Amino acid sequence: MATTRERIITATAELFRRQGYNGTSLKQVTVAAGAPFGSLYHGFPGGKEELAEVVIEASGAAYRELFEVIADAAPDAVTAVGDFFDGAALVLEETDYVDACPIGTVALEVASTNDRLRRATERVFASWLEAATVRLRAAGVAPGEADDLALVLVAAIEGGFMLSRAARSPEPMRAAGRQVRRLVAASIAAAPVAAAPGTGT
Amino acid sequence: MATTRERIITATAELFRRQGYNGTSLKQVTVAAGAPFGSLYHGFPGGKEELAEVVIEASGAAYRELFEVIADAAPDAVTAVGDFFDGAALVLEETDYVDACPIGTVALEVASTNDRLRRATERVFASWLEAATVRLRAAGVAPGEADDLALVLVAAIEGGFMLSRAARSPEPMRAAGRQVRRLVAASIAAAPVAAAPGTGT
DNA sequence: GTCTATAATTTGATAGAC
DNA sequence: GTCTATCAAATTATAGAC
Repeated sequence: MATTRERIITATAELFRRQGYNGTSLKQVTVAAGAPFGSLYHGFPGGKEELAEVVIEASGAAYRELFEVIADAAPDAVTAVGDFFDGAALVLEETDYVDACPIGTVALEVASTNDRLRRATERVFASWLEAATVRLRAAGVAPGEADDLALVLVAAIEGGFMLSRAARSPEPMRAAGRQVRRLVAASIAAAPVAAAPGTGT
Repeated sequence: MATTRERIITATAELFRRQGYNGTSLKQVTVAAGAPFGSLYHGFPGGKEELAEVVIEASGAAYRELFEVIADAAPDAVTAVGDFFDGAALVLEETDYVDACPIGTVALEVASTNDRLRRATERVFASWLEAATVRLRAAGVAPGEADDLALVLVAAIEGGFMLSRAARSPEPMRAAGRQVRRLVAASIAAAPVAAAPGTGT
């Protein structure tokens, strides 16, 4: 069994994903974590805001790790993109459309209401974008275009989560994946030196 | 001055856009609308949930109308797509990243917690998708591909709002627009009968 | 009918017993 | 140090005065 602090973080991440920041009460958190109420303020003296910041960072790092694992397992960048979207669509179906992006809902909730948490989500997105950009450049995409593609990749995933959860259908996520894959494939094909890793920098 | 009911709906839409469903209290709504507290329950006996459903529907219809206006004003579908994203990016900048999609935040908040409101967001997204699909088909995109493109278009806009608001930068929205425009242009170019409106049905 | 005052519950947060 | 009992404030919702 993990430490109390870790259980609280895990439980909060799960609740944020399902019902967001404002929709999650600290009582729910402690019940879900199997921890007494006081231990929350022992581990997180800053209360809900501090807990949320830690959860955003932890969830962001975990999701980035997942991205890296999928990218490593795929034979090429285009396949990796498809795998990522299809994997997200599958998980959505299997979890009754609950297991989506761990920070998307929170990001929108806090964007104009809590600058500390907004910055935490900004850092997470920047981290994901950087990971995607590195992979795309390694696949032969021109630097400037790799930035663009990474942005539309992450945006389409987040929007795919939104539409798929609202419609309770994996199709939006799958369709977004097909189209983004098409974009990446076109960019790699149009690159000066295609599929030549290491030529970037 | 509009009726009390209309002022309440407008004020709620504005607050939902900024801070979401759970982050908005009914007291805030009545203060913003300049209406006494009791008139809220007079106009919306179902309380917060009923009000939210009405606001989701109204905001969705207004946003769809905006889409139609932009599409009508543009010389062609590819330009319309670019205008829509660029317009959204510009409005974000001008409104300190507050004036984004009126239902995106709410859609994520209620997706797994309130089925009535989830269905309301589902209907709105379906309406937008239909509007986009009709335009894309009229521009010469093959029916099946038009559905895909409409999905990635809406998903990229929603994701663009999320990333741009989190980073307080118009670039994610602009980048998403560039790439979606590229997709639409490619699909129109690849269509059997390009730019022949009315060939559909 | 329009609106003020209040009820019942839940929230984030704390104090103090073990 | 760990946890229970409680606080003050805010929330949705309602009752009843004008």
